[in-house]
Amino acid sequence: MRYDSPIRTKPAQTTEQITLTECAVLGVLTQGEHSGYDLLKRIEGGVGFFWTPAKSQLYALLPKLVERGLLKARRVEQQKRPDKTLYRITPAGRRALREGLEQPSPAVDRNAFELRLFFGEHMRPGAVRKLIEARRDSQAAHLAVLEEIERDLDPTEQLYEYLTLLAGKENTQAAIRWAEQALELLDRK
Amino acid sequence: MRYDSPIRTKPAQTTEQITLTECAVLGVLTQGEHSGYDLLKRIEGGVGFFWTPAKSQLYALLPKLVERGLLKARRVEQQKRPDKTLYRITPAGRRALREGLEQPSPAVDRNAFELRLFFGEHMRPGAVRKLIEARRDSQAAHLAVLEEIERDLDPTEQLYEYLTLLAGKENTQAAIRWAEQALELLDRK
DNA sequence: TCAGCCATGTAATGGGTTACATGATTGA
DNA sequence: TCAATCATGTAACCCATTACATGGCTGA
Repeated sequence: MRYDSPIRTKPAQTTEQITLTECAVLGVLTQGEHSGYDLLKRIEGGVGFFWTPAKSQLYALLPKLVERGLLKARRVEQQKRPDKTLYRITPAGRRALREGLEQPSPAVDRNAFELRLFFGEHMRPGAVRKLIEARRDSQAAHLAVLEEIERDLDPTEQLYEYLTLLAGKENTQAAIRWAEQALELLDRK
Repeated sequence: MRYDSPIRTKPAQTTEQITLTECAVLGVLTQGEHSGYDLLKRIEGGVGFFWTPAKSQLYALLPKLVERGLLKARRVEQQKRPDKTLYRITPAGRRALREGLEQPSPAVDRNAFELRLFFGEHMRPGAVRKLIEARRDSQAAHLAVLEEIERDLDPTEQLYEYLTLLAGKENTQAAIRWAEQALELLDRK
Protein backbone atom coordinates (compact mmCIF):
# COMPACT_ATOMS: atom_id res chain seq x y z
CA MET A 1 0.00 0.00 0.00
CA ARG A 2 1.26 3.48 -0.79
CA TYR A 3 0.57 6.75 0.92
CA ASP A 4 1.39 10.23 -0.26
CA SER A 5 2.71 12.54 2.35
CA PRO A 6 -0.26 14.11 4.07
CA ILE A 7 -0.93 17.75 3.44
CA ARG A 8 -0.36 19.93 6.48
CA THR A 9 -3.64 21.67 6.99
CA LYS A 10 -3.31 23.68 10.14
CA PRO A 11 -7.01 24.24 10.77
CA ALA A 12 -7.44 28.00 10.91
CA GLN A 13 -8.92 28.45 14.35
CA THR A 14 -11.17 31.43 14.74
CA THR A 15 -10.84 31.28 18.49
CA GLU A 16 -8.53 28.96 20.35
CA GLN A 17 -10.53 25.95 21.53
CA ILE A 18 -10.18 24.99 25.15
CA THR A 19 -10.57 21.57 26.75
CA LEU A 20 -12.99 20.65 29.50
CA THR A 21 -10.09 20.36 31.91
CA GLU A 22 -9.25 23.95 31.10
CA CYS A 23 -12.91 24.89 31.57
CA ALA A 24 -12.83 23.33 34.99
CA VAL A 25 -9.74 25.32 35.96
CA LEU A 26 -11.00 28.60 34.53
CA GLY A 27 -14.36 27.96 36.11
CA VAL A 28 -12.93 27.62 39.58
CA LEU A 29 -10.80 30.71 39.00
CA THR A 30 -13.91 32.79 38.36
CA GLN A 31 -14.37 32.50 42.10
CA GLY A 32 -11.19 34.41 42.84
CA GLU A 33 -7.41 34.30 42.76
CA HIS A 34 -5.84 30.95 43.63
CA SER A 35 -2.58 29.04 43.60
CA GLY A 36 -2.24 25.64 41.97
CA TYR A 37 -2.41 24.13 45.39
CA ASP A 38 -5.58 26.03 46.25
CA LEU A 39 -7.15 24.89 43.02
CA LEU A 40 -6.55 21.25 43.81
CA LYS A 41 -8.28 21.68 47.17
CA ARG A 42 -11.15 23.53 45.61
CA ILE A 43 -11.63 20.96 42.90
CA GLU A 44 -11.76 18.14 45.43
CA GLY A 45 -14.85 19.50 47.13
CA GLY A 46 -16.72 20.62 44.02
CA VAL A 47 -16.03 19.91 40.35
CA GLY A 48 -14.07 16.90 41.53
CA PHE A 49 -17.24 14.86 41.61
CA PHE A 50 -17.22 14.74 37.84
CA TRP A 51 -13.82 16.04 36.72
CA THR A 52 -10.43 15.37 38.27
CA PRO A 53 -7.26 16.63 36.58
CA ALA A 54 -4.02 15.15 37.93
CA LYS A 55 -1.80 17.38 40.01
CA SER A 56 0.99 17.34 37.47
CA GLN A 57 -1.44 18.15 34.71
CA LEU A 58 -2.71 21.15 36.56
CA TYR A 59 0.74 22.56 37.28
CA ALA A 60 1.66 22.08 33.65
CA LEU A 61 -1.54 23.74 32.48
CA LEU A 62 -1.46 26.95 34.47
CA PRO A 63 1.60 28.56 32.81
CA LYS A 64 0.19 27.66 29.42
CA LEU A 65 -3.05 29.45 30.19
CA VAL A 66 -1.00 32.48 31.21
CA GLU A 67 0.88 32.38 27.89
CA ARG A 68 -2.41 32.29 26.05
CA GLY A 69 -3.63 35.32 27.97
CA LEU A 70 -6.45 33.53 29.72
CA LEU A 71 -4.88 33.89 33.17
CA LYS A 72 -2.62 36.36 34.90
CA ALA A 73 0.03 35.12 37.30
CA ARG A 74 1.31 36.90 40.39
CA ARG A 75 4.25 35.63 42.41
CA VAL A 76 3.92 35.91 46.18
CA GLU A 77 6.91 35.48 48.47
CA GLN A 78 6.35 34.05 51.91
CA GLN A 79 8.40 33.60 55.05
CA LYS A 80 7.02 30.60 56.87
CA ARG A 81 5.78 28.84 53.74
CA PRO A 82 7.21 28.16 50.29
CA ASP A 83 6.63 30.95 47.80
CA LYS A 84 3.60 30.59 45.64
CA THR A 85 2.05 31.78 42.40
CA LEU A 86 -1.48 33.08 42.36
CA TYR A 87 -3.59 32.99 39.22
CA ARG A 88 -6.43 35.27 38.24
CA ILE A 89 -8.75 34.92 35.27
CA THR A 90 -8.63 37.60 32.54
CA PRO A 91 -11.51 38.89 30.40
CA ALA A 92 -10.16 36.76 27.54
CA GLY A 93 -10.22 33.84 29.96
CA ARG A 94 -13.88 34.44 30.69
CA ARG A 95 -14.69 34.55 27.01
CA ALA A 96 -12.79 31.34 26.38
CA LEU A 97 -14.59 29.70 29.30
CA ARG A 98 -17.97 30.69 27.94
CA GLU A 99 -17.16 29.35 24.50
CA GLY A 100 -15.76 26.15 25.91
CA LEU A 101 -18.85 25.55 28.01
CA GLU A 102 -21.20 26.23 25.15
CA GLN A 103 -19.70 23.56 22.90
CA PRO A 104 -21.87 20.46 22.54
CA SER A 105 -20.85 17.52 24.71
CA PRO A 106 -19.71 14.29 23.01
CA ALA A 107 -22.51 11.78 22.56
CA VAL A 108 -21.13 8.96 24.69
CA ASP A 109 -19.76 9.14 28.17
CA ARG A 110 -17.49 6.23 28.82
CA ASN A 111 -18.52 4.23 31.78
CA ALA A 112 -16.06 1.80 33.31
CA PHE A 113 -18.63 0.19 35.54
CA GLU A 114 -21.03 -0.69 32.74
CA LEU A 115 -18.17 -1.99 30.63
CA ARG A 116 -17.16 -4.41 33.37
CA LEU A 117 -20.71 -5.46 34.01
CA PHE A 118 -21.36 -6.05 30.34
CA PHE A 119 -18.55 -8.61 30.21
CA GLY A 120 -19.49 -10.10 33.58
CA GLU A 121 -19.61 -13.54 32.03
CA HIS A 122 -15.83 -13.51 31.77
CA MET A 123 -15.17 -12.83 35.42
CA ARG A 124 -14.87 -15.46 38.10
CA PRO A 125 -18.12 -16.43 39.83
CA GLY A 126 -18.76 -14.02 42.65
CA ALA A 127 -16.75 -11.20 41.12
CA VAL A 128 -19.80 -9.61 39.54
CA ARG A 129 -21.71 -9.77 42.78
CA LYS A 130 -18.81 -8.06 44.52
CA LEU A 131 -18.68 -5.46 41.77
CA ILE A 132 -22.35 -4.63 42.21
CA GLU A 133 -22.19 -4.58 46.00
CA ALA A 134 -19.19 -2.27 45.89
CA ARG A 135 -21.10 -0.07 43.48
CA ARG A 136 -24.16 0.07 45.72
CA ASP A 137 -22.07 0.93 48.76
CA SER A 138 -19.95 3.59 47.11
CA GLN A 139 -23.03 5.19 45.60
CA ALA A 140 -24.78 5.20 48.96
CA ALA A 141 -21.77 6.89 50.51
CA HIS A 142 -21.74 9.39 47.69
CA LEU A 143 -25.41 10.13 48.20
CA ALA A 144 -24.73 10.93 51.83
CA VAL A 145 -22.06 13.41 50.78
CA LEU A 146 -24.42 15.04 48.31
CA GLU A 147 -27.12 15.39 50.93
CA GLU A 148 -24.60 16.99 53.23
CA ILE A 149 -23.79 19.53 50.54
CA GLU A 150 -27.46 20.15 49.87
CA ARG A 151 -27.96 21.48 53.37
CA ASP A 152 -25.44 24.28 52.86
CA LEU A 153 -26.67 25.29 49.46
CA ASP A 154 -29.05 28.09 48.61
CA PRO A 155 -31.01 27.21 45.45
CA THR A 156 -31.69 30.83 44.54
CA GLU A 157 -28.13 32.07 45.07
CA GLN A 158 -26.40 29.06 43.52
CA LEU A 159 -28.91 27.84 41.00
CA TYR A 160 -26.57 25.91 38.72
CA GLU A 161 -24.67 24.28 41.53
CA TYR A 162 -28.04 23.27 42.89
CA LEU A 163 -29.22 21.83 39.59
CA THR A 164 -25.97 19.89 39.31
CA LEU A 165 -26.51 18.57 42.79
CA LEU A 166 -30.01 17.44 41.91
CA ALA A 167 -28.65 15.69 38.83
CA GLY A 168 -26.04 13.96 40.94
CA LYS A 169 -28.63 12.84 43.46
CA GLU A 170 -30.96 11.54 40.80
CA ASN A 171 -28.16 9.57 39.16
CA THR A 172 -26.91 8.18 42.42
CA GLN A 173 -30.35 7.09 43.53
CA ALA A 174 -30.93 5.43 40.20
CA ALA A 175 -27.66 3.54 40.58
CA ILE A 176 -28.61 2.32 44.05
CA ARG A 177 -32.07 1.25 42.95
CA TRP A 178 -30.57 -0.62 40.05
CA ALA A 179 -27.96 -2.33 42.24
CA GLU A 180 -30.57 -3.69 44.59
CA GLN A 181 -32.67 -4.93 41.73
CA ALA A 182 -29.64 -6.51 40.10
CA LEU A 183 -28.61 -8.33 43.26
CA GLU A 184 -32.09 -9.80 43.54
CA LEU A 185 -31.95 -10.99 39.96
CA LEU A 186 -28.60 -12.63 40.63
CA ASP A 187 -30.05 -14.41 43.67
CA ARG A 188 -33.02 -15.77 41.81
CA LYS A 189 -30.72 -17.38 39.30
CA MET B 1 15.06 24.14 43.29
CA ARG B 2 17.15 21.08 42.56
CA TYR B 3 16.13 17.64 41.42
CA ASP B 4 18.21 14.52 41.33
CA SER B 5 17.81 12.37 38.29
CA PRO B 6 14.90 10.06 38.95
CA ILE B 7 15.64 6.41 39.57
CA ARG B 8 14.39 4.13 36.82
CA THR B 9 12.12 1.76 38.61
CA LYS B 10 10.50 -0.36 35.97
CA PRO B 11 7.66 -1.68 38.14
CA ALA B 12 8.02 -5.47 38.10
CA GLN B 13 4.64 -6.47 36.73
CA THR B 14 3.40 -9.85 37.84
CA THR B 15 0.98 -9.93 34.95
CA GLU B 16 0.79 -7.33 32.22
CA GLN B 17 -2.00 -4.90 33.05
CA ILE B 18 -4.51 -4.20 30.32
CA THR B 19 -6.57 -1.09 29.74
CA LEU B 20 -10.33 -0.93 29.56
CA THR B 21 -10.13 -0.29 25.85
CA GLU B 22 -8.25 -3.54 25.55
CA CYS B 23 -10.89 -5.22 27.72
CA ALA B 24 -13.56 -4.00 25.36
CA VAL B 25 -11.74 -5.41 22.35
CA LEU B 26 -10.91 -8.74 23.98
CA GLY B 27 -14.45 -8.93 25.29
CA VAL B 28 -15.98 -8.62 21.86
CA LEU B 29 -13.49 -11.15 20.52
CA THR B 30 -14.73 -13.76 23.00
CA GLN B 31 -17.74 -13.89 20.70
CA GLY B 32 -15.69 -15.22 17.79
CA GLU B 33 -13.09 -14.32 15.20
CA HIS B 34 -13.33 -10.82 13.75
CA SER B 35 -11.48 -8.31 11.63
CA GLY B 36 -10.79 -4.78 12.81
CA TYR B 37 -13.62 -3.62 10.64
CA ASP B 38 -16.01 -6.19 12.10
CA LEU B 39 -15.01 -5.10 15.59
CA LEU B 40 -15.91 -1.51 14.88
CA LYS B 41 -19.36 -2.56 13.69
CA ARG B 42 -19.85 -4.80 16.68
CA ILE B 43 -18.77 -2.15 19.13
CA GLU B 44 -21.22 0.34 17.64
CA GLY B 45 -24.25 -1.73 18.53
CA GLY B 46 -23.12 -2.91 21.94
CA VAL B 47 -20.21 -1.77 24.10
CA GLY B 48 -20.32 1.45 22.12
CA PHE B 49 -22.95 2.81 24.47
CA PHE B 50 -20.30 3.26 27.11
CA TRP B 51 -16.93 2.76 25.40
CA THR B 52 -15.84 3.96 21.97
CA PRO B 53 -12.25 3.52 20.83
CA ALA B 54 -11.29 5.47 17.71
CA LYS B 55 -10.79 3.54 14.51
CA SER B 56 -7.10 4.35 14.34
CA GLN B 57 -6.66 3.32 17.94
CA LEU B 58 -8.21 -0.05 17.27
CA TYR B 59 -6.08 -0.78 14.23
CA ALA B 60 -2.98 0.19 16.18
CA LEU B 61 -3.99 -1.94 19.14
CA LEU B 62 -4.69 -5.25 17.42
CA PRO B 63 -1.12 -6.07 16.30
CA LYS B 64 0.13 -5.16 19.77
CA LEU B 65 -2.26 -7.62 21.38
CA VAL B 66 -0.97 -10.26 18.98
CA GLU B 67 2.62 -9.50 20.01
CA ARG B 68 1.68 -9.90 23.63
CA GLY B 69 0.12 -13.27 22.91
CA LEU B 70 -3.42 -12.22 23.79
CA LEU B 71 -4.69 -12.57 20.23
CA LYS B 72 -3.86 -14.70 17.23
CA ALA B 73 -4.04 -13.19 13.76
CA ARG B 74 -4.97 -14.93 10.55
CA ARG B 75 -4.67 -13.35 7.12
CA VAL B 76 -7.51 -14.00 4.71
CA GLU B 77 -7.18 -13.24 1.01
CA GLN B 78 -10.29 -12.28 -0.90
CA GLN B 79 -11.24 -11.75 -4.51
CA LYS B 80 -14.06 -9.25 -4.55
CA ARG B 81 -13.03 -7.47 -1.39
CA PRO B 82 -9.76 -6.20 0.04
CA ASP B 83 -7.82 -8.79 2.01
CA LYS B 84 -8.39 -8.81 5.71
CA THR B 85 -6.93 -9.98 9.00
CA LEU B 86 -9.04 -11.95 11.42
CA TYR B 87 -8.26 -11.98 15.12
CA ARG B 88 -9.06 -14.68 17.63
CA ILE B 89 -8.61 -14.53 21.39
CA THR B 90 -6.08 -16.89 23.02
CA PRO B 91 -6.27 -18.53 26.47
CA ALA B 92 -3.78 -15.92 27.71
CA GLY B 93 -6.12 -13.30 26.27
CA ARG B 94 -9.01 -14.68 28.26
CA ARG B 95 -6.97 -14.62 31.44
CA ALA B 96 -5.86 -11.05 30.79
CA LEU B 97 -9.46 -10.06 30.13
CA ARG B 98 -10.63 -11.61 33.38
CA GLU B 99 -7.93 -9.82 35.35
CA GLY B 100 -8.62 -6.53 33.63
CA LEU B 101 -12.33 -6.76 34.34
CA GLU B 102 -11.80 -7.65 37.98
CA GLN B 103 -9.73 -4.55 38.73
CA PRO B 104 -11.59 -1.93 40.77
CA SER B 105 -13.01 0.94 38.73
CA PRO B 106 -11.70 4.44 39.40
CA ALA B 107 -13.79 6.37 41.89
CA VAL B 108 -14.94 9.22 39.65
CA ASP B 109 -16.40 9.00 36.21
CA ARG B 110 -15.89 12.24 34.41
CA ASN B 111 -19.10 13.76 33.21
CA ALA B 112 -18.96 16.51 30.62
CA PHE B 113 -22.60 17.39 30.99
CA GLU B 114 -22.45 18.00 34.71
CA LEU B 115 -19.28 20.01 34.32
CA ARG B 116 -20.99 22.35 31.88
CA LEU B 117 -24.08 22.62 34.01
CA PHE B 118 -22.06 23.37 37.12
CA PHE B 119 -20.58 26.44 35.46
CA GLY B 120 -23.87 27.41 33.87
CA GLU B 121 -23.56 30.87 35.33
CA HIS B 122 -20.78 31.64 32.87
CA MET B 123 -22.75 30.81 29.78
CA ARG B 124 -24.94 33.20 27.87
CA PRO B 125 -28.56 33.35 29.00
CA GLY B 126 -30.51 30.65 27.24
CA ALA B 127 -27.50 28.43 26.69
CA VAL B 128 -28.17 26.41 29.82
CA ARG B 129 -31.76 25.88 28.86
CA LYS B 130 -30.66 24.66 25.45
CA LEU B 131 -28.12 22.38 27.09
CA ILE B 132 -30.79 20.79 29.27
CA GLU B 133 -33.32 20.47 26.48
CA ALA B 134 -30.73 18.81 24.26
CA ARG B 135 -29.91 16.48 27.11
CA ARG B 136 -33.53 15.55 27.65
CA ASP B 137 -34.07 14.88 23.96
CA SER B 138 -30.93 12.84 23.43
CA GLN B 139 -31.63 10.78 26.53
CA ALA B 140 -35.19 10.15 25.38
CA ALA B 141 -33.88 8.97 22.02
CA HIS B 142 -31.38 6.77 23.78
CA LEU B 143 -34.10 5.26 25.94
CA ALA B 144 -36.03 4.32 22.83
CA VAL B 145 -32.96 2.51 21.48
CA LEU B 146 -32.50 0.66 24.75
CA GLU B 147 -36.12 -0.43 24.76
CA GLU B 148 -35.67 -1.70 21.25
CA ILE B 149 -32.73 -3.79 22.37
CA GLU B 150 -34.64 -5.07 25.36
CA ARG B 151 -37.18 -6.76 23.13
CA ASP B 152 -34.55 -8.97 21.48
CA LEU B 153 -32.77 -9.89 24.68
CA ASP B 154 -33.26 -13.04 26.72
CA PRO B 155 -32.55 -12.29 30.41
CA THR B 156 -31.64 -15.88 31.21
CA GLU B 157 -29.34 -16.43 28.25
CA GLN B 158 -27.68 -13.03 28.37
CA LEU B 159 -27.86 -12.11 32.02
CA TYR B 160 -25.04 -9.56 32.14
CA GLU B 161 -26.06 -7.84 28.95
CA TYR B 162 -29.53 -7.65 30.44
CA LEU B 163 -28.29 -6.20 33.73
CA THR B 164 -26.27 -3.64 31.80
CA LEU B 165 -29.34 -2.75 29.83
CA LEU B 166 -31.34 -2.27 33.01
CA ALA B 167 -28.61 -0.03 34.37
CA GLY B 168 -28.66 2.01 31.20
CA LYS B 169 -32.41 2.37 31.31
CA GLU B 170 -32.41 3.39 34.95
CA ASN B 171 -29.74 6.02 34.30
CA THR B 172 -31.47 7.36 31.25
CA GLN B 173 -34.81 7.62 32.96
CA ALA B 174 -33.21 9.41 35.87
CA ALA B 175 -31.61 11.88 33.46
CA ILE B 176 -34.95 12.58 31.78
CA ARG B 177 -36.78 13.04 35.07
CA TRP B 178 -34.09 15.40 36.23
CA ALA B 179 -34.17 17.41 33.00
CA GLU B 180 -37.90 18.01 33.29
CA GLN B 181 -37.57 19.05 36.89
CA ALA B 182 -34.66 21.33 36.03
CA LEU B 183 -36.56 23.06 33.24
CA GLU B 184 -39.42 23.75 35.62
CA LEU B 185 -37.05 25.24 38.14
CA LEU B 186 -35.57 27.47 35.46
CA ASP B 187 -39.05 28.66 34.49
CA ARG B 188 -40.04 29.53 38.00
CA LYS B 189 -37.03 31.78 38.30
C1' DT C 1 -23.08 7.87 -11.74
C1' DC C 2 -22.39 8.35 -7.35
C1' DA C 3 -22.78 7.49 -2.53
C1' DG C 4 -21.52 4.15 0.61
C1' DC C 5 -19.51 -0.13 2.05
C1' DC C 6 -15.34 -3.03 2.61
C1' DA C 7 -10.77 -3.01 4.54
C1' DT C 8 -6.50 -1.15 6.45
C1' DG C 9 -3.83 1.84 7.96
C1' DT C 10 -0.09 6.51 8.74
C1' DA C 11 1.13 11.04 10.83
C1' DA C 12 1.03 14.26 14.14
C1' DT C 13 -0.38 16.00 18.13
C1' DG C 14 -2.52 16.41 22.46
C1' DG C 15 -4.42 14.88 26.78
C1' DG C 16 -3.59 12.60 30.95
C1' DT C 17 -1.45 9.36 34.43
C1' DT C 18 2.14 7.54 37.53
C1' DA C 19 6.07 7.90 39.86
C1' DC C 20 9.69 10.70 41.66
C1' DA C 21 11.58 14.78 44.14
C1' DT C 22 12.15 18.61 47.82
C1' DG C 23 11.94 20.58 52.30
C1' DA C 24 10.29 23.73 55.87
C1' DT C 25 6.41 24.15 59.32
C1' DT C 26 2.78 22.87 62.46
C1' DG C 27 -0.18 20.40 65.49
C1' DA C 28 -1.36 15.81 67.87
C1' DT D 1 8.47 12.56 67.05
C1' DC D 2 5.87 11.84 63.39
C1' DA D 3 2.39 12.53 60.11
C1' DA D 4 0.25 16.01 57.61
C1' DT D 5 0.12 20.43 55.28
C1' DC D 6 2.02 23.88 52.24
C1' DA D 7 3.86 24.52 47.72
C1' DT D 8 5.75 23.37 43.15
C1' DG D 9 7.20 20.91 39.99
C1' DT D 10 10.05 17.05 36.37
C1' DA D 11 10.35 12.74 33.56
C1' DA D 12 8.55 9.40 31.03
C1' DC D 13 5.20 7.25 29.16
C1' DC D 14 0.81 5.88 27.23
C1' DC D 15 -3.73 6.53 25.74
C1' DA D 16 -6.64 8.76 22.49
C1' DT D 17 -8.17 11.92 18.82
C1' DT D 18 -8.21 14.12 14.27
C1' DA D 19 -7.10 14.32 9.79
C1' DC D 20 -5.37 12.16 5.74
C1' DA D 21 -4.95 8.30 2.38
C1' DT D 22 -6.28 4.30 -0.91
C1' DG D 23 -9.22 1.90 -4.09
C1' DG D 24 -12.25 -1.72 -5.78
C1' DC D 25 -17.14 -3.23 -5.52
C1' DT D 26 -22.27 -2.75 -5.17
C1' DG D 27 -26.82 -1.11 -5.33
C1' DA D 28 -30.15 2.86 -5.90
